[in-house]
Amino acid sequence: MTECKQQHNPEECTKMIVPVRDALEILNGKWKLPIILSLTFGAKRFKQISKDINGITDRMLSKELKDLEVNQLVKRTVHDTFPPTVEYAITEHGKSLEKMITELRNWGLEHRKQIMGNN
Amino acid sequence: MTECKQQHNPEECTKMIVPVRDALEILNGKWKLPIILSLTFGAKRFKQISKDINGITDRMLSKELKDLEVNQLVKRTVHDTFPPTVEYAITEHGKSLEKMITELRNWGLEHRKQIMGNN
DNA sequence: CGGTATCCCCATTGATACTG
DNA sequence: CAGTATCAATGGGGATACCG
Repeated sequence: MTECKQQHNPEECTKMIVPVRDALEILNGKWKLPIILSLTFGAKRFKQISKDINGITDRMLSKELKDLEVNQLVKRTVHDTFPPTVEYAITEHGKSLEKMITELRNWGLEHRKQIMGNN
Repeated sequence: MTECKQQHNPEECTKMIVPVRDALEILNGKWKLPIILSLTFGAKRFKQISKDINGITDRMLSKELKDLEVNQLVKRTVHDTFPPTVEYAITEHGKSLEKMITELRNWGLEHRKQIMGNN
């Protein structure tokens, strides 16, 4: 933070924000977190994930899984059975999310305390 | 994480997600991060923040500052001068964001490396 | 089973103008 | 200076139907 002197160079600061944005975008939207959580308990098939997450439509599940796959957080594997089955699993890179999510969660819990306390 | 057995009790998991959501929501939107960043360099007046942040409208700045104030991350102070001046400053609680933002930033930087590497 | 294609709604944001 | 009011646009997400 200290190396970013916004008062003199706002452009520098914009650059500092970009990776933060990247991280936030990964978890953005209504369904990313539930999907990641569902998969932390092991690889699952499309329908299984769908059943785990209350209210998600096939459309959104498909879209979000694709997004996570593009970001190499989830691996999609097609098994050569009949009928074909597809399995989704968290990648090693995806597991690195856990620490960040824990940090967010801890801050969120502290924030609740703060808000509840002062009113 | 380990205490949340989604396969048996999806409701438990929803609860685990809530504080994470709270944290994400705080930084959500296009302008929260730039505003917070602008104020980390000291208290500023409305127009000063507005000038720091390229493209923000008065409407959005006003709205986002209110939001941050409600969440006790920013303190609004009206000085009894003429014409009245208003100063915004990060609160102690607001300063606790810095650690979380750093974590997000670090993950984001690692993520870039990962994505750039494997393709 | 594992998805797509279409259509629609509404919440967030932007643009612009105005005010105590 | 420090905002508010009003209206328009954009896009994320929902509902439903269909497909290989």
